[in-house]
Amino acid sequence: MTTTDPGAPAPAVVDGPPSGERRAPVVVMTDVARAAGVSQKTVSRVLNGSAHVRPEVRERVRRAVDELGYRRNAAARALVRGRTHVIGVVGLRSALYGVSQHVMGLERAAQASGYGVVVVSTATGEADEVLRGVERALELGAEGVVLVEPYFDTRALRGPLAGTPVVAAARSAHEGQRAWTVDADQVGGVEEAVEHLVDLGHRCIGHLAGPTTWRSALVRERTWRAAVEARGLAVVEPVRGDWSARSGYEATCELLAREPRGRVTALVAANDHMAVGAMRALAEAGLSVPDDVSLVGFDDVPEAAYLPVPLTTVRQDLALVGERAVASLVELVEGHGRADAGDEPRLDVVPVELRVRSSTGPAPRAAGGGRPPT
Amino acid sequence: MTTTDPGAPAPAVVDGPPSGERRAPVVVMTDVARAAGVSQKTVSRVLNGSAHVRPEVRERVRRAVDELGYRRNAAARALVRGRTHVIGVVGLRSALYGVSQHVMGLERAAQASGYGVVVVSTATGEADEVLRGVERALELGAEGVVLVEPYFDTRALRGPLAGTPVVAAARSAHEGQRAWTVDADQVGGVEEAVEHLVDLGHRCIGHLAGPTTWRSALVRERTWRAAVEARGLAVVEPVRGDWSARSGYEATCELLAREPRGRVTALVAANDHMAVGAMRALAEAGLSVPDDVSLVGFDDVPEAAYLPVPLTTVRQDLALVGERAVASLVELVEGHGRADAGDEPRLDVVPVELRVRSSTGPAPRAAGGGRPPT
DNA sequence: CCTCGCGTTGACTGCGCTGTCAGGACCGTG
DNA sequence: CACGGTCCTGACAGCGCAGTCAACGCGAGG
Repeated sequence: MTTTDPGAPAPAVVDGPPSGERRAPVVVMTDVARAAGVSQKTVSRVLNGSAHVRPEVRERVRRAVDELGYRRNAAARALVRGRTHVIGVVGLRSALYGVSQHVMGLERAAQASGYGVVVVSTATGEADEVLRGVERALELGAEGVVLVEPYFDTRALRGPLAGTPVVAAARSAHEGQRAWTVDADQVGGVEEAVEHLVDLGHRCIGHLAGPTTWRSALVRERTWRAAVEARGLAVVEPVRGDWSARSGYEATCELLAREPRGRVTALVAANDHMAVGAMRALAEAGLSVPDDVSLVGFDDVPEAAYLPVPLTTVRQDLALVGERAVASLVELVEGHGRADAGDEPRLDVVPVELRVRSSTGPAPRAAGGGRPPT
Repeated sequence: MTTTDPGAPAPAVVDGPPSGERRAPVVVMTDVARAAGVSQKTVSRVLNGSAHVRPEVRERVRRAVDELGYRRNAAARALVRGRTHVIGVVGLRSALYGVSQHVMGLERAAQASGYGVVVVSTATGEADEVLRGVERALELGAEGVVLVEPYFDTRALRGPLAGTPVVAAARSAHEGQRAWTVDADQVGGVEEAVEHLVDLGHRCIGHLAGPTTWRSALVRERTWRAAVEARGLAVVEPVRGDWSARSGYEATCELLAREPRGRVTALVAANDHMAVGAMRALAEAGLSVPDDVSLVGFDDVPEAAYLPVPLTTVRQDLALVGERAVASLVELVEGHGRADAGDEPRLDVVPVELRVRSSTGPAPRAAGGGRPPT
């Protein structure tokens, strides 16, 4: 690595990298001006779509730009205008379906609003790493940041970061939230799933929980517990996984080993991938979905409808969450002059939708555990 | 939208946006210098890790930086140094598993090499749209671009773009390739899959092809055909899908309707999601995997091993492809002074690996079609 | 003692661009 | 013809930073 890494230990160079390393853009605005026979300022006007340039001059400049292959220098523009028109996305490095869908929505919305996107990924999502990621995004010129971190507590945005426009996306709000938040309606989704199962007659509904390092997993778990308790149903202690199909398989095996056969007649998985693993474990145990056990997922991955048993699941439109997050961030960035950080953090909840397919069905008559319906 | 969108029709403003819109960073290097009682240049030296600063002064500057919450202005730095240390990723907007895994690898590698990443997504991947995307990335300050476009022909990089450092990633090379290319070994993967099936005694191996708008789909299809023909086996005309489980389901239904039952004893799907759909279609037709039909996927998505019938598939490490792409791009960007674009385009192939699981098994004895083994 | 050289520091400059402001060309009106 | 107004254009300054070069202080060597 020959680059002068800022913050790195001092290289044994006198003062800077040896000159000659610099790669100045070949052609600058003055070159275009000379070619078009106008002043450099007029070129600037044409390129910025200013009125008050004669069409003929405009045309001449345009031609010169094309001929020379001129491209404006983003750095110089940003420097003089004091704005970069770039936003940052700081997110956990993850190939999860939801995450990528989400980032795509973010980028498209940013582009539509005239912003570029720099991405900074974090390896673990721990607070200090996220803070470094935000710093990095700002150093790359971001005017604001969308956080796509599953657990980060925005109250950690203290000190010099306190004034930074930040929107937390696709994660449920903390109490004492310090940033605007956009998320899908996790609570509503789980409640709807439980309601659906109860309507089908299930009285003992288990849960395959997601990792505790994801707030949304905790919210789903808490909501499941509350929904089950509110109906006076038995609470089977959930088994925890890590979103993966493997973990869903293992968790289900563990649950089946622990609970008497026939007691749990329905399972709510924290996401679709875990539900896939659960299906396999249930099949291996000789249990049929949905005749013996009903199964609900979360996410509605595209293949959910085409699994051997099409999966009932909660659809969340994470691309839309991304769009809304960008909209909020742009509002924060551009309205920075007015009420500033005075307003309390906003919470934007995007609706979800239960997709009922074949993996859920009526509870088996000879259901074991739970109390009889009231 | 109040921003002055470059290239947009001229707003009815006299010359530029009304001043007052600018948001200058609160604290600049001179402020730090004043607080630390040194010159601005010395602050610059400390922040760039230059030698020849007394430890005591260095410490004073560091403290002032922390106290004021100072952050260097990326635009000014880029302007004066002539380098942005940013690379662009221009890619098709897609939530496909492979794509996101790939971009994560890219970002991590870029960060490790001291580069930031700006992403620009394209909606369709058509050539002129991709070219605009590249332009956009360059206008955002990218010094080079990684193309993650499934079909783009790099020969279109003519004119002012001809000299741009570009690496095409995760797509198979065109003939007459104009850019360095990094890709997983599509050909080897399909060949290995066919070989595996032939070893198991299959004599009629069908293919569920991917969309023609993806070069990798075409390569997989071509390779499958060549491998089958080379062994003198029957070629069953493939059915085409679009990577989705739905399309895999529909393609398989179509194939089953078209071919006499028992003729095709093995299917190579263009990716794992299509294989999932195929499984469902086969099950609905009363065919068992792998007893009646063997099935091979491509990608090795994490849940492949936990499907009801664990899927035999070709694992490609797209994160690694991303890393190698960045490595190549950095080489191009930093070595721009030497051989320039003189060297012929490089082709970097990352090995793949066949993961044999339960979805493939010996060909049924009473296989219908195909020719007897020679 | 002076000189030399090194380590350390700061004044100045300019990167490429846009905002400001002033000036010229041209129109219509009094 | 003079005058004000409108439209168009260019000279100039300066955004925040790093490179250049000169100057300072100080210890070693002559």
